[in-house]
Amino acid sequence: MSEWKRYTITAALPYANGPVHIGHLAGCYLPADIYVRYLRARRRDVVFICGSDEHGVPITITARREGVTPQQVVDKYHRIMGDAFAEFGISFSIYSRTSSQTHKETAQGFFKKLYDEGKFIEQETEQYYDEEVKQFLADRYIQGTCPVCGNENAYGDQCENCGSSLSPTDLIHPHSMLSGSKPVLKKTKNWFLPLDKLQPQIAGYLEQHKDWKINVYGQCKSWLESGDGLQPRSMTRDLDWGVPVPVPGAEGKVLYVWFDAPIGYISATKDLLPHTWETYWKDKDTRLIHFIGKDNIVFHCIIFPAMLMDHGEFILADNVPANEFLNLEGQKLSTSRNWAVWLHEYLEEFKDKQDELRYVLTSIAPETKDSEFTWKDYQTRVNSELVGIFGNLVNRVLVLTDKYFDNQVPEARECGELKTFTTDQKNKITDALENFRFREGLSELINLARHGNQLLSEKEPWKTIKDNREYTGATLYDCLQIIANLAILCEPFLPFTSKKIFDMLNLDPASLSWEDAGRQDLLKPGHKLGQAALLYQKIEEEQIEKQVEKLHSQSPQTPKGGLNTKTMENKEPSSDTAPGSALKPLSPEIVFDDFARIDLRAGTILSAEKVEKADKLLKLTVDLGFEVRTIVSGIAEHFKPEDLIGIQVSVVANLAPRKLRGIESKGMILLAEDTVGRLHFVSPKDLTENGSIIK
RNA sequence: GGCGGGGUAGCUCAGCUGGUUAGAGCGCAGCACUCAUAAUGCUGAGGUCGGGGAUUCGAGCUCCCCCCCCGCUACCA
Repeated sequence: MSEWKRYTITAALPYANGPVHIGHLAGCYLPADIYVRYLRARRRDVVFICGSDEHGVPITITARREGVTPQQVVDKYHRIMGDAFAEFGISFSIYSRTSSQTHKETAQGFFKKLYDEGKFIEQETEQYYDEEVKQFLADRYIQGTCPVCGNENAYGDQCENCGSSLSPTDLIHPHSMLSGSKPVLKKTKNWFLPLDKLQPQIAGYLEQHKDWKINVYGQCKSWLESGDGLQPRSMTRDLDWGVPVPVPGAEGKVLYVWFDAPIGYISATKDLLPHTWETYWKDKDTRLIHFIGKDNIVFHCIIFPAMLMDHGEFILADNVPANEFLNLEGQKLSTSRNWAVWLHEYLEEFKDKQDELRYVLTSIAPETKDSEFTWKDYQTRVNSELVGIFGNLVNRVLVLTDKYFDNQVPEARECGELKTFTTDQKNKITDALENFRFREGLSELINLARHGNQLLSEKEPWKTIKDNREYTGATLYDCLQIIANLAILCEPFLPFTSKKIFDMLNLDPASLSWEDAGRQDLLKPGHKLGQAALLYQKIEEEQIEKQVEKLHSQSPQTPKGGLNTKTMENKEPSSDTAPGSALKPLSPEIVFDDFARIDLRAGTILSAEKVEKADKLLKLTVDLGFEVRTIVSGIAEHFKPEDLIGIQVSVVANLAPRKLRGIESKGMILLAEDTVGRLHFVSPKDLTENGSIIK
């Protein structure tokens, strides 16, 4: 358990495209902080690394939308996130950022070494280039006419009308979605990490870590064994925001954000320890642990280790205790729908209640499965556990001691039974923390406080003081020792509380370590105690009602069937990126004749049924007046089939037929997609004769 | 559809390699106490462990089938 000489603990680099919410805290930063604080309490050598992840396409989109530079975007969120972490007591050794100079050098050096050793597969392809904005275009940023079905708004990777997989060069009349101009083909090189070749090594690595959490291990297995196994992955991108690729012929290219982000852990360590950072990353006696959310498992358990293996000098993670996701009031957290409790807002509205949130989030942390945060539960846990059991014990003992013993620790002998109990609790908490079971550890902490309350009701010092001062003193002595133990043992979970208790006991936190917990002589007889104060206030009904109201009023209504939103930001541009991040830029101008080619008709849905073996498809029959057609539409996640019957819709009637899962679809139904991803039929306002021309 | 994770008391969750009466906290009911932020302590009621089948002397825990939730992936607007 303790053969490790030092620890390098990382917490996922939060993406600097928005603030941090309770899901991030519960899933990653809190468990990491608790673990680190515990290690420090045991006087272990530990660095705790984090920072903002500031590259990638979504940040450039945010910047463009807000009319500022990407650097301004990341500066803003880097500050907001860093401040929120600091105020919550997340005790990073350093909170760095990937736009730093150190990071640039480190990431480039890393890439360069792999490059020099021929570890990459170099592939030259012809890619479209936008001469107006002077950059290569990701496939998704090119639109044009689909060669298969004639849809004029097909994307460079795929036609969303007919479903054909495309490459940008297949498109007829391609145009850039950034400027609208006609892109030109230019040769470009990209460098791929051959994960397929590294697969045996990665599998071997995984085999050595069967002790990982079941959700983590299973997820990795699934990646390795499903389909064709791992595929080569490009580690560079044609983009102007990121770390420039440091090799000849790579002008205008940056490192793939998932290549540079984990290296951010290393560069941050360099910033922290310019001379000794290497021991924390290269010495076999260093234990590397990544705290992350479940969306990051593949990057931390497969891709990053693969990069490190290939590089050769670095140690690999010994554990990756990833958590599942936290839900809020019955729904998934969603940045785009503003369904979240933001840390910087909580801090303003619940002044000095950091430990309250830390407590609640730790006790419901999604360690083995998704879990649920509700404000009602927050209130209950704070009021009954923190106020009622923990805070109350401390208060009543200190008040009694002050009243009966002039605020001095009474004379008494050590109680063997209590010592055993306290030591047991300490061991249980220690064992839980060593194994990343933070909820359990916290619950055992409360049990220790509970024991103090039991002791008081059993021995009733307020009665015994009348005729047995010595016995009363012994009782309070025991309770005071429990409180001193609580001060030590609660520090990883509730650092602000711990400090307050130490103050009240007039003890120096630095003089005691984890090893001292369990002792029954932490406070010596005659020791003068400090000023007692309440540790926590009750949470009133109105406070949580206000929060629930705020949540609902600031978030758009959830559509029927739920939304397919991502809980955390998706850093790759793709069709299913969290909806609502932006309205799409306007497509290039067309002439009237282009429009006139489209024959739109009114039609009524006669029947609707789910398509077998497809989650999103509905098979519809639509009456167009002159004929009844079958149309397959990808809207199954938004509407129930029975709700559609009888609705009049607008149909693209002259679209080339297309087979979808074996069913011939003749036409397309028009829908408007709003900024949160909901679909709305575009229909004639009043019922119209089927087949009517729409123009 | 494929893969991974999960479905245990009203609620939130524990349950190790299968073994006697399935656990905790909250909530609920009753009792005790009054030092304490009307806080605390004790006692109790509450579960066909998603459904069905199989293996076993014995299964919440193993195997097969099905249903539901989460994630990835596929199909796809």
